[in-house]
Amino acid sequence: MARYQDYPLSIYNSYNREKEIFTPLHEGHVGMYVCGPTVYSNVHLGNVRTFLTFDVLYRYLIHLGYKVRYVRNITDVGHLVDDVDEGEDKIAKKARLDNLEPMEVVQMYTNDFHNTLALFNFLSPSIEPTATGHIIEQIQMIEQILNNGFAYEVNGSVYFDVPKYQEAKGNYGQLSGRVLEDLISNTRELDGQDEKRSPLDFAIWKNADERHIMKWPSSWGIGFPGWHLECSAMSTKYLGKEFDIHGGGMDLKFPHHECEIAQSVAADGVAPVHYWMHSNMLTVNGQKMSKSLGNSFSPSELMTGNHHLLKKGYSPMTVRFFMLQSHYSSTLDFSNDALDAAEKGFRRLNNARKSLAKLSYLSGPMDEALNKEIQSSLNSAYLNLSDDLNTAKAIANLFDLATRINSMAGGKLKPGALSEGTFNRLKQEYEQIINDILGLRLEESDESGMMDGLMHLLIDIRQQARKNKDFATSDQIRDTLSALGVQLKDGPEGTSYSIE
RNA sequence: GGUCGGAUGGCCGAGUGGCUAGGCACGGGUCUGCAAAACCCUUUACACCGGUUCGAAUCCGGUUCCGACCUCCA
Repeated sequence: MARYQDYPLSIYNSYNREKEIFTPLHEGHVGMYVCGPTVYSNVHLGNVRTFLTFDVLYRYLIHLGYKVRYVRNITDVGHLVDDVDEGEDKIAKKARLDNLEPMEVVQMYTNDFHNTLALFNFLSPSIEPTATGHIIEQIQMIEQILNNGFAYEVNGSVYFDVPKYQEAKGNYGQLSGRVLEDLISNTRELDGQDEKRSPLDFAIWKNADERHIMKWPSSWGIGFPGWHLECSAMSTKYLGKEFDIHGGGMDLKFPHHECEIAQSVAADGVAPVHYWMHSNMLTVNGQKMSKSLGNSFSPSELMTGNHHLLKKGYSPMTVRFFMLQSHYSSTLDFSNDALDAAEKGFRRLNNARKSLAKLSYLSGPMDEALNKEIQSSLNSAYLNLSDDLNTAKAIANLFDLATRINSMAGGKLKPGALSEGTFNRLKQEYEQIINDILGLRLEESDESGMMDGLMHLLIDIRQQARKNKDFATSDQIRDTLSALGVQLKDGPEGTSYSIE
């Protein structure tokens, strides 16, 4: 029996605004699409948070026993800097400024994106399609939409006819909670919109002038596809007309995801996504982290602490842990105090985890209550993860277990107080939850080999000194190591060490 | 302006009607040659005003403040 039957997953579906039991289209299989980055600049920590949410979801789905196809695109068509016809495309602009080929820009920032995700221990998606690699699919989709009468061509551009779509299907605005009349009355007056029949219409193919670098031939002339279209085309290609989960940042809900739904319905007649998931924003002093506000950190600034808003640097795993301590649907505020607290908490969790790995079972007098408590904490961790991916609550369960593990490591509790089955389950699942599901790997640089030998030598010398009551020597060893970032811990079983 | 969401203790952050969230910090204790780590105990809450209810942080109404989206944005 697969784990997903023991711990059925529920997901808050943004489309209905309700938490629902997750039932995939095809038993045992999950198709999941997440909107990836536009590769015209370095990713920042806010971007990382969104991808983290879906990395953990992906890991958890796999752990539950699903076979998952995870598609996350790379947007490498530039799209416009603003919504004006004359607007330059973002990648072309960057290329011009840096005197590069557009594809050099794309490659550079795609590499940066991959490096960053690797740093934070993200799993690779099953398929990572690029928009430029799927121009044909996008053109085909535009043709379908045109054939079905939900788009019109003007001067080599094709626009999606929102009012007409609304009349026929009536669901535009459902996802984002917009009302068409409100949208119309609030539309800003922008230049170059005279081609559109309604200000709500959006381009699915855009005519390109000579200045445009990234452009392709089509039956409507030379141009490039609209931004919203690539996700519809690529999700359809790899996951089908209907698929299970679509994720992305909250800020993509409107217009991007709303338009995706409209395009798919207009082309194929069915709503594409069964469960919409939106990850909330990372904030700094209460404001969304974004490049334009100048309050974003790059991963390297974060690690070195080399940023005016940071007091010191933090490791990627510390940040990952920090983010997982909140729920993905809440905004999370980024501050030095919060990071400091997370760093210490994470160290505590890791210490417990390492202690547990070293413990072995010795039968002894059973403690039924404790045995039950451990089982129930492990069950809770899974139930919380299955409850709309509540990593915050699952981590609280892990800390409860950390207290018991530490008691065992300190000799206050004996492993024999647990049944052998419980002990083995704890040992296996504790590490699984932290490492496989939450993706929190140990970061110690070098705790083996020569380093370990040297440490044991020092510990032995210090032990000898302590025996001789030569505390000057023993303290010198401990304090010098401490200054180097190595912590000695005297316990009943002898001295151990950990590296900060 | 429109739409949506938020306001929890010193800090971060879960929690949707009654049952200790958790982490960090603070205080006390145990252990230790001293420390650190660990363990035990302990303190500080639900923006404001009304209402519903036997009972509300949680539901309803109002007020204030904050944010997101409405234009590219994870």
